[in-house]
Parts: sequence; structure tokens; C-alpha cells
Amino acid sequence: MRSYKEIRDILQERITSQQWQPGDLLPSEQALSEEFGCTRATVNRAMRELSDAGLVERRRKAGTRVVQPSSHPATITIPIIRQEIENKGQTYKYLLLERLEALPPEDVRAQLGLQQNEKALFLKSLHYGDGIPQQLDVRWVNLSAVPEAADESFADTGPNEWLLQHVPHPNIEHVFRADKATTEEQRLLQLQEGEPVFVIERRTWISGQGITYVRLVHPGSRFQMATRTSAELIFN
Amino acid sequence: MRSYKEIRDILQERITSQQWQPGDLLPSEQALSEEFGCTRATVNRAMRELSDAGLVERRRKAGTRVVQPSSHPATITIPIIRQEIENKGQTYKYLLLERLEALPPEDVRAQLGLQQNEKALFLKSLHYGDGIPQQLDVRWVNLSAVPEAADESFADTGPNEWLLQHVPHPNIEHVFRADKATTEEQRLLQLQEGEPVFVIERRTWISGQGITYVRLVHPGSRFQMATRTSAELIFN
DNA sequence: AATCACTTAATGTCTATACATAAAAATCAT
DNA sequence: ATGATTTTTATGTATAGACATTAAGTGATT
Repeated sequence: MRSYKEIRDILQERITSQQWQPGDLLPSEQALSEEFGCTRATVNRAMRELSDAGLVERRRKAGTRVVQPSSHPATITIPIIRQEIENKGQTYKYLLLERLEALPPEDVRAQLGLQQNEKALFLKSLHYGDGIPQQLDVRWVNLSAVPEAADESFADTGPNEWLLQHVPHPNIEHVFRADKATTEEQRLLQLQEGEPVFVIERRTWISGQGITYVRLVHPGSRFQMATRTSAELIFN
Repeated sequence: MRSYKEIRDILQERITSQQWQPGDLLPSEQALSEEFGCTRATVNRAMRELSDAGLVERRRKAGTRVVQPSSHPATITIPIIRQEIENKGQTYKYLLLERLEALPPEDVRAQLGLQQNEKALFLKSLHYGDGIPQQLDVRWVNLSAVPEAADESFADTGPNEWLLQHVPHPNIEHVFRADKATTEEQRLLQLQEGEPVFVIERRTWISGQGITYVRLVHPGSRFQMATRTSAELIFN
């Protein structure tokens, strides 16, 4: 008598060992429940997890097939810069450069869903690790969505951390890009002429209402993002 | 009588609407099963999915709590360049630049787990969209892990696509970086002096044995990667 | 050959119930 | 008080059985 985890791992092993190849049909839940001496519900759970993990595809009546691996889905965790810096054992320093309420440029206005002539909060800040600038945070915050932000100085707490604690971010969109540093970025991040920067743009919103639009700029020479997917580690 | 999906969505709504805030304890499965008029198994499934999605944390006896959002986990799909180009409606062209068996540099040798003096397959190729170079693919392939690769010319099929179809890749590691283009990359990708490039490094292996080590180089001006996480769309 | 309706097989979901397991909370002995 | 032990409780997993849903397959009909 086997648990759903054992069954799931056995099936996974048969797939990664190519005993069952991409496109192959797996035995039905019925058949497997007989093989493993358990009920169909147990096999169902095992196969559902394999399906969640993207190893197989299931369709009623058609059965369960090994997926043809095509792309490389990966989960990345966009770091919170303070944690990132402290994890490296460096001293973290935060500096607010600018804080003002102003009319955002047209594209930002559209993304935040603001009225014509509606002001938003503009914040520019720098994050240092061991005294070296690691991230420039340039952002617009929708004050209709987060009115409390108007009373916050952001002198001590970075806007990212503050917002995470004060507003739910159900919807997030990220764009990653390699850019050439602008003159201002070059100066603030203490970069050489023409050095590349790794840019993360983030847009968050809740039920159609934009919360924030950020541009996180990192020196290309001091930043990288990584992912790791191990089939052996998909499940705990 | 409600389905587990309805229950899951109701609970999710209570979380994102902040009716239940981060750190709050949810009612027990028992209590919820009474509220919704179903069995505990149904509530269990609903809450398990919320937990899988990272909205709540569950611990035996301690109960289920709303997670304190801290980082920004996101799932990205590293595109297969041909699909990416064809999706944009551009004409795809593939060009093999180099193919030879040689001794890899020390760091690659270590990553692939090769013997001293063991040769590996070196491939350099370019991918075009509408005649403009979009990706430079420089890679080492472990011939012990993929002996069939020795007989493949790679004249027509890109190494990425070929490998995906011929070898399982249970373990994948990616690194994303913004770099300054080398002289060769500048020439091959038809870049301006000092233009930034978006680099993806990928390492794949199976049961300790390295399969391939790739460096995918993209013109910063013609490439970006994006993610989108919508709480409303976590479940289908 | 294309289209329709019917059958059927596989997954999807639910109920009712039971026992397992982890860990918080309470109790007891020192 | 403090440490060890027991109790309790919420989640974790499993069973047996039922009905729902989807879509592949089949065969009859145009």
C-alpha cells in the first residue's frame, strides 16, 4: 500500500528516466490504482500534482500524457534589495533622493489609471551595499489607491518595503531589460561611461486601479538574477 | 452546497480584500465546512490550493494563516527563440556559425563534469528575425551525456530545439545579466559600439551529469522578458 | 464524405468516515 | 519555576463509493 507521494515519485521517475516518453499515454487511474493497490483518489492526487508541476497533461476521456517539453518555465523571486544586500553580509544603506507630488508623464498616467491633471507621488531613492550603490528606485505611486502614502516621509523605510506592508498587490507585471545607463543613472550609480544596467520595471494594480509603477535600475556589473528548477526538487 | 473552487475563490477574495489580513488565522477546516455546508475534504482542497499558490501557510495544529507578502515570486517562461520570433510575425532564420569538438575551458569543464582532456561539442549559432540578429547561442554540449549529438550536423535545426527533443532536462539553472557586448558579439549581432546585451546563461544536467552549458546573448535594444502574476488568474 | 446522435471511457469532484501526525497547550512531577 | 509528559486539536492522508463532465470513438444518416 503506497502513499500518493510515493506513487507520484514513482511516476515521475518513469518519466524522467524516459521509460515513458513525451507524448506517451500513461495508464488510467483505474489501472494504476490496481497496480499500486490503492484507491483511484490516491492515484488521482499523485497525477494531479504531476500535472500541476507541468510534467504531464490530463484530459478527460483522452487520459494522461507525458508533456512534450517545449519552453523553460522557471520561477524567479525578485529580491527585496535590502534582504539581498544583507544576505550577502554587506551593510545596507538607504537614501531618499526625491519626494514630490506631481503630474506624471502620459505613459505612467495611463498605466496607473489616473485622471487628467491628477497628481501622483514621485519617489527617487538609492540603495547601497557596503557604501556602493546597488539599486536606483524611481517610482510613481497612485495616491488614490494608497492615500496613506501622502503622510509617509519615506525617510527611513524604502518605498518598496513600505508599500509591501501597507497595500495588497494582487496583480504584478514585470519587465526585465538590459539598457545603457542614462547620464543621471550613471552619476547616481557611480558607473563608468556607457556601462550597461539591468532594469526591472514593475507595475502593480488591484481591481483595475494602478498602485505603483517602478523602474529599478541595477549596475550590470553588480547584479544578476538566477533561477533553479530541479525536477527532483519540484516536490518537497 | 459549494464546490472547492467556489470556496477557494471566496477565501481568496476575503484575503485580497483584506478582510483577513497578513498574519491572521483562518477558521479551521471544520468551521469552514460547516459554514459552506460541505465536507472537510472539500474545504481542505480549497485551502491546499491557496497554500500552493502561496497566499496562506498551513501548519498542523497551528492552523492556516494569511501569508505576509515579502518577496515577489514570479514565473517566467524563457522563450524558445524561434517561437518568440514567429509569434511576433517575423520571419525566422537560423545560421550555424561554428561546430567543432574541442577541449572546453576549465570552468565549463567543471560545470559539465567532464574528465581532464575530454572533448565536448562546441556550437555557435545565430537566430534572426526579419533578417536582424536576435540571439547569439554559444554552447558546450557534453558528448558523454548526449552521444547522438556527435552525429547531428545542426545545419538546419538549432541546438536548443534539437536538445529539447532528444534529452530530458530535469535540472535547469538560469542566470540573467546585463553585460557590455564583447567585440565579437558586437560584430555578430550588428550592434553599435558599447551597446548593452541581455545575457541568459543556462546550465542543464541530469543526475549529476552535465548536459549543456549555454550563453544566450540578446541585443538589449531588441529583447526583454516579462512576467505577469494576477491573483485573480492564479487559478483557471 | 461530412454530419449527426449515441455510447463509453477517462478524468473531475464530492461525500462520509477513519486514522495518522505534528505541535500547541495543558498538566504533572520534580 | 522548570522540565517532562500527556492531552488536544488542526491539518494530512486514505478508503469506498457515487455522480458529473468531457470528449474520443462509433455508427447511422444524410
